[in-house]
Amino acid sequence: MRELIKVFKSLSDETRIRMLKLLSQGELCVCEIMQAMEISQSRASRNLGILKEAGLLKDRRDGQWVHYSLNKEGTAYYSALLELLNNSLNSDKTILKDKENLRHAIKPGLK
Amino acid sequence: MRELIKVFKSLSDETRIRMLKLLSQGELCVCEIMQAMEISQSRASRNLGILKEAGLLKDRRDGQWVHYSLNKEGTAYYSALLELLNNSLNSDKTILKDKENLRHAIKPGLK
DNA sequence: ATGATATATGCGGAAATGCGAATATTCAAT
DNA sequence: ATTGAATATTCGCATTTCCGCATATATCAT
Repeated sequence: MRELIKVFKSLSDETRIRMLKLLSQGELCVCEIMQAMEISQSRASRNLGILKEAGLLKDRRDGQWVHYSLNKEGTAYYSALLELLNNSLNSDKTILKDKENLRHAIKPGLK
Repeated sequence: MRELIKVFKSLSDETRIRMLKLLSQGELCVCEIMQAMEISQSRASRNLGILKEAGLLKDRRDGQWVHYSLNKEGTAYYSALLELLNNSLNSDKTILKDKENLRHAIKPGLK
């Protein structure tokens, strides 16, 4: 029960829903997310951590960067929830703006 | 987005998850729920109201009683969430106790 | 009208949540 | 070792959430 509630709590916040919608496109690093969403670095990092802790995201360190992506191997209900999100908010103004912003986000220099 | 978040918020609480699991059996009045869950009347009423406000429950007044039941005609994701819940927590100790308690709950006198 | 039962709501306090600002950590490059 | 960039964490504060208690509302029976 604890686990399930933690997942729902993690989904109960606009910042984190926007993050999941951005990440449905694919893996992103923290700096891309904060640019796309126009939020502070600490806010981005903190909320990504909450989603990871809930099991919805996984991270991958690559040098100085940490890339987050949807965790598709979570237990049963994770995939149901991610699919539900996939079918939601696709014409939401904020979500669309975030995605548009992402296209202009400056990616850190190539390795 | 507001709506979706309200739904997730309503699911982010143990009291309310237990209520939904009880109501998966069928319609119940407030007094049965508070007995089964061994919680106060105000706590029962308030949390049922939150679930109703989120669109997950509907209510039906029958004399002095108000019967709550799952709202199966909610928009798209409601049914997905209710089904997800149906497949979860079925061996949770608290949930089982609630259901067992319900069998001994005193139902209000017949009309 | 009065009383009894079922439910809803207002209020105050304790705990949890979310944020920005500042600081700490981690890694790469020199 | 030192610097700089990306990310994480700590702290203090404002807001929200949840509860119990008390009170209000609604309905039924007399």
